[in-house]
Amino acid sequence: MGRPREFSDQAVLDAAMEVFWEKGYEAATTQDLCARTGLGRGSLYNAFGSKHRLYEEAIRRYAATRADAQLAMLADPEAGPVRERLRAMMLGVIDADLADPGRRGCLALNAATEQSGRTEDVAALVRRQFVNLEQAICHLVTIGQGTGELPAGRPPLQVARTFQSAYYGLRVLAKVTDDRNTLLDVVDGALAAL
Amino acid sequence: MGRPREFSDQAVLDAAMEVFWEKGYEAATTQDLCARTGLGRGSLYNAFGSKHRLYEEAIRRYAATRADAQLAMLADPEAGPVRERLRAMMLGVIDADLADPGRRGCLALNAATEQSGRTEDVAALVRRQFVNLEQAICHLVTIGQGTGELPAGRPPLQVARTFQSAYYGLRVLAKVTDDRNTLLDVVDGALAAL
DNA sequence: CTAATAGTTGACTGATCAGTACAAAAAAGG
DNA sequence: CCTTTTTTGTACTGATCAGTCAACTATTAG
Repeated sequence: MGRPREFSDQAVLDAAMEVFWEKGYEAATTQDLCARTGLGRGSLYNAFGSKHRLYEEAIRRYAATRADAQLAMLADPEAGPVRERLRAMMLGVIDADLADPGRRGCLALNAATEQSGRTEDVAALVRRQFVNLEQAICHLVTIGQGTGELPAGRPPLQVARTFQSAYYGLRVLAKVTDDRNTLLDVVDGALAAL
Repeated sequence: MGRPREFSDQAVLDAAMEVFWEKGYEAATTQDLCARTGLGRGSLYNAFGSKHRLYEEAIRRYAATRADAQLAMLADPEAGPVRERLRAMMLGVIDADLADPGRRGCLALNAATEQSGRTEDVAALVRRQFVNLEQAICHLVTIGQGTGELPAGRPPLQVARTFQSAYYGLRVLAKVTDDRNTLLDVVDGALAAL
């Protein structure tokens, strides 16, 4: 009982996620968060406790929306042969990253690399997302090797981890370059290495 | 003429570089920079103009010291066959990153991914370092293909860009994981893809 | 020597920071 | 209606932020 909340937690987290995504943890101010979420300071702090706790929740929200959608695409057989699914993942982020003038990239990757705000809790949240993607790619590699679409013999987990690294490296490169050909070379090279 | 400076620009930039490396741009305060460099606020601002200009100079200093030393190792034939040089680069950063409790990683990569402070000037400085490494790797791949150490036929620049991406991805993973085996898989996979 | 130039120092600025205090408001139970 | 509980809005906190300023110091030119 008591007075009911006037906001949806999900909607507020979506808004907070956008702020942290655009500015990073340290540069995002509580003022930004209040303005974007539409909540007053009292409500924000009553609901989430601190800027850092809200950051953690925003990262969780990112995992539950953006990251999980990516995993779903990878797992969807209708998205084509495994090689095409992996290619689509990379081509998709090239389009998304180059189209964004703010070059926000991937929130999980940003949270991993930003020195400020990377507590062990945040690192664990990011690590979980990284492992999820690794496992999804590993599953695809295993399938591909089983159907003969991919050459067998190499350890699927090693192949997956290498592909995943190239994927994150691609997103790092996309932070500072506009040259699509550079990024497409990474796609072609990573696919050739499967 | 006039009163001579009491400090060495290089030593001050080395100190400032450490601060930005440990904390990132936004979280580094002018107080931190004064304390670490030993300069008063007046001297710092007289010499470098602003926190952001000092950041740019620190990134340049990073390129001139750390990054260039890495390029020199890659270019040194005494460091072994090209495959061993590329392996040494990756194994070296695994050791360095895992040994650092603050997980500073690579300053250029941090500057690329941090949303705050990434002006076009900073992006250009980082991009230059990225291209330098790309070219160094590409040169090695070309040599390796020429001597028969590496299989020929694939475009050296594409191979280099893919390896470089895996390298940056490796450093991203090292920000949040302690598991050396995960990182070693990336090394083995990236070398197998050459 | 004096004048001119440049570097140093530390106090100071107004703005902004994350977080708190508290009273008004909105609901449910009785 | 009245008490209890929770949320809300806002004013407020002390701290800290990047950057400035003027007085002072060290040096060279003449």
